[in-house]
Amino acid sequence: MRLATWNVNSIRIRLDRLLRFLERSKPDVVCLQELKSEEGSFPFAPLKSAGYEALVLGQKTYNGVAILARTLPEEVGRGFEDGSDDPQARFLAARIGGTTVASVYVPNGSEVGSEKWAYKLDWMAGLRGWLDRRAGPDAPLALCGDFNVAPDERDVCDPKAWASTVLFHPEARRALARVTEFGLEDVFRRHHTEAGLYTWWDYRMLGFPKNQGLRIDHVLATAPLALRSVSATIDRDERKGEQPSDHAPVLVDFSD
DNA sequence: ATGGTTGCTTAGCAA
Repeated sequence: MRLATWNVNSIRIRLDRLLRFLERSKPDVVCLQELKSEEGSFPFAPLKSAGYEALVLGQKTYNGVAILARTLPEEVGRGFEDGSDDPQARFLAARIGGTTVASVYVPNGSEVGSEKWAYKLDWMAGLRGWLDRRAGPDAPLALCGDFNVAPDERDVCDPKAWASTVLFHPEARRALARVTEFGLEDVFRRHHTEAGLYTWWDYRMLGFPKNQGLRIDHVLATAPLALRSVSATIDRDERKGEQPSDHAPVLVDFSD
């Protein structure tokens, strides 16, 4: 199984790029984030023509997540269903062949100390709560998406400068650690240990040309699934050319 | 130092 995750930063403006990506990389399952679209304006038809069915949790203007697969995934989670009644479309889980796959869009958090920052930390605690209630570390499961947190120094172009921001603040890193301590492995790090491999570069300040990026998009898998991973890559080329998303896709191949 | 860019929606917000 080839799994991909990609923050497309608007599904409608990125549709041609997404279709070309699907044709080039031929993933079996794709988790998308930041659709910025309601389900009613989601491009089901062109994706179906490309060979993909879609499960969508949409939202007007902001957020929105989806899971694409060759046959319609069986939905097993839409939000955390923990009574918090999150109005933001950030979490969708599905069963695909005996594996649970979730498309995850962790809040950015804006500024450390802000209301959005508190929401980010609460949301990540909610994600751990969902895992505790609805999943188990011994069943095959992958959380895939934009976690808006870089795990360690290798994942940040300038760790000292970024440690005061929402993407690499110690509290955000601890919140991510609490999620992974459920029993999840950062699959990319099973295959690459070096520093300087990023998935996101700011549109501003020539972030990509200077490779001033962060690795904030992740595939976090339970042991039985992580053990089956044979390779992981960042499709850096997808950040190049006309109208790229600010995120590159992450691809993981699993043995069957 | 609060710059710079992109997308959605139309002046301002979110990232």
